[in-house]
Amino acid sequence: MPEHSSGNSLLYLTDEQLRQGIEAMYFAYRGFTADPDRILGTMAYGRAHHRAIHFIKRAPGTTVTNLLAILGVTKQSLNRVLRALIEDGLVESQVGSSDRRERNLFLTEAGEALENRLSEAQRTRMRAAFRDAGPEAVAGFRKVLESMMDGDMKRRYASLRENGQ
Amino acid sequence: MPEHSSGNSLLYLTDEQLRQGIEAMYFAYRGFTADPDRILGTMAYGRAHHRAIHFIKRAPGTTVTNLLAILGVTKQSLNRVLRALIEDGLVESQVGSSDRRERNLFLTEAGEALENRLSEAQRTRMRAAFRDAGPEAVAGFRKVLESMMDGDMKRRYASLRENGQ
DNA sequence: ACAATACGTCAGCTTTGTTGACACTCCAAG
DNA sequence: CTTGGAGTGTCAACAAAGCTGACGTATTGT
Repeated sequence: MPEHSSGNSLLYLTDEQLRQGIEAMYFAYRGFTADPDRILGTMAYGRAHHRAIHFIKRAPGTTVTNLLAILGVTKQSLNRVLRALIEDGLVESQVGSSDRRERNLFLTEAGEALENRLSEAQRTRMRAAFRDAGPEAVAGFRKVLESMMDGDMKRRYASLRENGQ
Repeated sequence: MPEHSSGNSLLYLTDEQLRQGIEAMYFAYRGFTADPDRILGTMAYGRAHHRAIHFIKRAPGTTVTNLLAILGVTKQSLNRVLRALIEDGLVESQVGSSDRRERNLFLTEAGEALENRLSEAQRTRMRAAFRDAGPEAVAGFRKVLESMMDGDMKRRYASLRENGQ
């Protein structure tokens, strides 16, 4: 690789530029989680509950094993969160119809309500950022984020996109 | 939902698009932290140590209070991390010259070595993602991330950029 | 009948965050 | 020169959310 075959086209790959990208990612992620965290802080829930609720809303009827794979945590860790949500009546766990070993997870009305509050806060920030930056910037944003995922997660994300579309 | 007044120009602001942005952010952040986490997992350190090391490298001689403001954690939490790093000889804490209440923090040689290992792993992934996506996408990525930060963090990020450049 | 799968749970450990209380050093203002 | 307050460090106690390992139960498929 010749040092600067086309000058400008490689300038953005200097270590300084990469470091700025790293720090931008760090600070932006904190902004990204700030609003839901504030809401959750007023109740007995945390980020883990938010994630569970999000993906149950996303794929109603999903099984525990599937959720485990998406979230990438242990059964015990997820179970603690899920148990609280079920006890509090935000999530319903139904015995699977075809395979009765499985549990299909759904949000109750109360669960949907909380999900809405949380995701609306997050969407509002995302919407503002997207509007601010414009469509082309958004396309670039998505492109870089997808490249930055691990292989596994890229697959999970892709399968979610198919379902959602 | 037939709300597409001007079609394409607003398409990226539908709830579905926003949700995809949210999920992309979630999965990408996990990729972003995966490599350093793997390295740190082999020692007695975690993400908190990485963050401290990163910002000390970034602004050598920084004070504890300044680090506190950047990281947004409590004194006690940071102190626990810092104490471990100092005891292990990765960070040096020098009494301030002008104000002797302050402690100026520096990386030792061993600290620099670890910082390099960690940030090189992170830069490698970021570099690949940037190269994959291209310069325009990178510009968009940065633009959206900056818009997504909280006011406070945007200021911290901006001041870091000034110093770094 | 038996092995494998899906799920739940108990016990115990780690990291990283939190509050609250307290002490020390030092600078600056009265 | 004393005193108030800022910067720092430390103790204790606790919580959230991750982890491993082990075990039990129900169900399914071979």
